[in-house]
Amino acid sequence: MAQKNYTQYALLGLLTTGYHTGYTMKQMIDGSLNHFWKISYGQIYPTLKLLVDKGYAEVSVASQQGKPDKKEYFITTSGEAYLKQWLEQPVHELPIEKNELLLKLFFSRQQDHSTTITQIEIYYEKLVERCDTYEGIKKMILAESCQHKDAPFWIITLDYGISTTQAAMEWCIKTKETLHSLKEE
Amino acid sequence: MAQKNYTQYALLGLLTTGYHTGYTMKQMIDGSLNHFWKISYGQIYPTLKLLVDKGYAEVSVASQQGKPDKKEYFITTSGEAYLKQWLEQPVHELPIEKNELLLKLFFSRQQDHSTTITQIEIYYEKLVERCDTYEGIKKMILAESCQHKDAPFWIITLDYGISTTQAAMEWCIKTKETLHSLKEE
DNA sequence: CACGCCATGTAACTCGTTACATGATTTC
DNA sequence: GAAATCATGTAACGAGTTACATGGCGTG
Repeated sequence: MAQKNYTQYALLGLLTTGYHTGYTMKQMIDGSLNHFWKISYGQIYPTLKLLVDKGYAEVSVASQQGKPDKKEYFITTSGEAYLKQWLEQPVHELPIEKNELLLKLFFSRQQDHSTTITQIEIYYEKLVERCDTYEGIKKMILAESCQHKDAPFWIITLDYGISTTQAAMEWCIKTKETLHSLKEE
Repeated sequence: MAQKNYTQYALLGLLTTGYHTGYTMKQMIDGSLNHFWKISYGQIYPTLKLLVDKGYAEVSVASQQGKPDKKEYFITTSGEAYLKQWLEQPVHELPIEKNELLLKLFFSRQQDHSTTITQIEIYYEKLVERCDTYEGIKKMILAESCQHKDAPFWIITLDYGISTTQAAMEWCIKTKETLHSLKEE
């Protein structure tokens, strides 16, 4: 009953949004899905083969001028049904994010508060960076791809990233204060 | 150079906070670390063995009345150094949470907005549940374990979970509105 | 006597990453 | 001719889950 092999769905989904080769799919993921999904070539190519085996996709080799040959994949009717059925299924479980900072924090009584505070500051900087990246992508989509039929949904997923990242940033600030006051005791 | 095998650090850390058997560690993780770290017996027992092999921990078998024998693990000086060195290292990378809802949303142009809205509502309910759980644990710690020397750090990690979960909840509400207005167009 | 809790452990499996291999073309 | 980009792929490894196996004790 448990739904697994999300990679299949991710790739089928990308086929419906206009990305037809393993290479362009990887680029798309790195550029836009990266905040909630990532994937390596080591997964992409074998999974594409699997999709063809299962009849969810079809391949054709396309030669290009000035570039190496590429394999273009297209979703089949059966693949569309498979994707749709997954899309309609509610998410059963919230993701549990393995968070190295929180794991360290959990055991931080062991060490100087100043070290812990530095850890949080470094984490904060990374959050700022991430937030900037998301906002950059969002602006890019609004400027360049706003007419793309998938664009509103892309924006929505980016907003999720921005909101939760900002919440984490605020937590950093609050926590630094808490640690300072713990120090004084 | 890359830091891996966090399980080792998690278990060493738990040894310093007073959990000395595989079984109690698992219980602790399920009860309190669960929002940012989880682990299975299939990881715990082999890793405990590994820690002993590396000299980071020592074991002794303790017999109990009315309960089966248990193996009690204790951190060694070398283990403490190993843990400390990890605690001091800054986190290099933010976690990337694989989020099934966002993946579905990304491809949701394919389907009725009403189906998508239902998805978000279900997700929202799960967020509420999660938030309640965190707040419950927090209250419990404040009431029962406030004198425990690790308690302030436990609270901090819980606050992270509460903050980011609430941000996600607000996003759900906003996104539902966005989807309603998309429908009208 | 069945169920639940305490307690430890392993084997098979799945998922995903990393490193490697190959090779064409274009641009500097 | 070196580097960057386009393009596809595999093998080895690592992390983690699941299912299974075992067995004692206490409670209803």
